[in-house]
Amino acid sequence: MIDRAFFGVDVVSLARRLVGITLLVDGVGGVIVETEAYHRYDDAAAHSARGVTPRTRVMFGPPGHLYVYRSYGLHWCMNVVGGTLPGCAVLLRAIQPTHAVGQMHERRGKVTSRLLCAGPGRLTQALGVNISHNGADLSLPPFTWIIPHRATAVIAGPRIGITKDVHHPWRFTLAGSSFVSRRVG
DNA sequence: CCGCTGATAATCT
DNA sequence: GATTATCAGCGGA
Repeated sequence: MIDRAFFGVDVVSLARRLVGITLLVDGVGGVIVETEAYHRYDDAAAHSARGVTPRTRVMFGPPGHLYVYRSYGLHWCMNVVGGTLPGCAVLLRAIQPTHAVGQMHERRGKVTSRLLCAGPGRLTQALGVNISHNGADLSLPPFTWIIPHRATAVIAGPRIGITKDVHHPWRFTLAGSSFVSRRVG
């Protein structure tokens, strides 16, 4: 079981540290290869930027819980609530599939291996995450974390798909990975 | 490889 | 009524 304190560090540091860690949901998942930090303070792109609403309630709760929201009316996106201030979270954008890959392909339909979990909406579909997981404690089942012993090479760059505060270099990718939604640069 | 477009609903103005 | 932390499918180069 992961230490609860793992999530209680500065949210940008947390986003960087999550890259390289393996996350499983009911035994299905893989290595996190792409994340983005949303900071709440001085970050207009964060859902929490205008305070607590029914949707963003979980973002203002304790670190180490899951924030799930619907994107563009079609997709689910999953975030790790964390950081040292309320309203911060890390969007999980891509993983390298390693565990129960066959089950992920069943859920995703006819797609190539590279696109199985490359993108926030694809990732949640492959892992079977939806609104029923909103607010869940990430240190308990069905979530499993496998933290590598070796350090991970991580590249930082600007976030994707937003229109406000686009300059912050708060997107992190695993160096050299072909399983990201888009390469930095 | 690249760019365009429609789908679809909660949230915000 | 407009915007949105997106994706798949299509056509063209």
